[in-house]
Amino acid sequence: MEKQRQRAPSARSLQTRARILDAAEQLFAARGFEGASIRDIAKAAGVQGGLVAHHGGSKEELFRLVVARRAGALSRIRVEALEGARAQGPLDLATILDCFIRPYVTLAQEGGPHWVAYGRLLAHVSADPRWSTLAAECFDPTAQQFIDEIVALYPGAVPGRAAMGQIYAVSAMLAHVYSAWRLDTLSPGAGEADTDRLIAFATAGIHAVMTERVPEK
Amino acid sequence: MEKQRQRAPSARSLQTRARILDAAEQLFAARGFEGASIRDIAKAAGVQGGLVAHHGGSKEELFRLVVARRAGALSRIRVEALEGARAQGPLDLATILDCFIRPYVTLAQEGGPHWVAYGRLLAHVSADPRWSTLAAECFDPTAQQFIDEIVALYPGAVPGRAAMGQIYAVSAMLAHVYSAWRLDTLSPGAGEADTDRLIAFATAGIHAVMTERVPEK
DNA sequence: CCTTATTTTGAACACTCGTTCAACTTAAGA
DNA sequence: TCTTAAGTTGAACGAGTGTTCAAAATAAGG
Repeated sequence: MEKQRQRAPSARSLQTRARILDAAEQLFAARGFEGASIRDIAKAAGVQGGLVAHHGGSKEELFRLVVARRAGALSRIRVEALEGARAQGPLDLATILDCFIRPYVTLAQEGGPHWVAYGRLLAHVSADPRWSTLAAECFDPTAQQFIDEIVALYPGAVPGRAAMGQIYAVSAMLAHVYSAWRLDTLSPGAGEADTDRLIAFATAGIHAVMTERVPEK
Repeated sequence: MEKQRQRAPSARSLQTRARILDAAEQLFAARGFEGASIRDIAKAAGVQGGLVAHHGGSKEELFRLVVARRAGALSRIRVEALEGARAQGPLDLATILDCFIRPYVTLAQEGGPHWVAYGRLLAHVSADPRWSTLAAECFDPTAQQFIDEIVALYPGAVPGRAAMGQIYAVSAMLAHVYSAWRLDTLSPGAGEADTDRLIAFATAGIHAVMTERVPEK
């Protein structure tokens, strides 16, 4: 039995709440779940410690809130891109993956530092089995939709391989966004990694996975 | 000025040290750096808390020790595989990537739970910028060797792209090992992800990245 | 067998952690 | 305008943190 709200939240309250979630996102991304303390988050948001609990609940609820906040927006953009592409003609693999990958990478490059931090946060989520159900709730429905599109392109193939390819592609996409520093180390002077090449990588890789013959017994 | 050892360590001491590193590896992998406490590690290793400091130094030194421990062995196997393949004839891309990817995946599947935990640990390392120098020290020399081999296969291509492809392939490899649970969710009933398909994915992806033409301005 | 470097214990240190809560301030709704 | 729900403060709580260290147990080297 949840307690009902009797009044609308004030503008200031919403602003404070957003500041807290932003600070939590940044610190969770940089230091992981246990590495970021409630006090550090509160200080970064410019509020008192108790307020974080008031707006975010327990630390774990706060983390889930932060992850879920941008997941909805991201899914929406991806699905809209897919529907827009479908309206322009039959979908091929490169187009499907473009609709999945480009929206996030573009946000990370041009939508401000929030979205880069969000990518690092998702890397923490992926690395920790503790967040498996959270990741599934936030991303599996949309991922499944794209997987179904891929499966439809390869009628004879084993369907499970599309899911494999999807997982590989997502991990490559996250690496693309948050490990620019690694590129500098491994290949000094190389320009910024660019989105087209990432999509080309994922497209060719998934195509190979979908069409590879099962080796004779 | 390091203090010199004056006596060989006893067999029991070496065994204890190994137990501590194993326990640390398992707990760091499962809960991340700050999520795993020294006391939990000590308890899992069956020793007193102070001993962990004695064998592992500070918590951060212990973490670096755990990561570095298997990195050397892994690099050695990979380089040996590469040299063995080179002895049998000219290298193609699939063979190079096979030498890089298969050794670890095989260890994870057949070398006991240590190596799966190690993969999860590496996922934490990759997700956290704090460990960037550690990752570079442990893995960049070998990675560079493989990148050079790939570059040699594509004389006309931009060299930096091989580093990009390498990063994508490594992230896909780690995802392959530690996110079996995701596969079950996205594609129920699918068999275990298998190594050949992962290598096919990486090979096709990197080939695409190396050969893609730069789009006209 | 001794000597003594090394390993191991167990407890303590100073500190930070997440959470809770009474009191105070702000502003929504009638 | 006035009532009172919602927002915010600041401090406190107990539990757990990494680290340190004197003392005891162990075993390597002479």
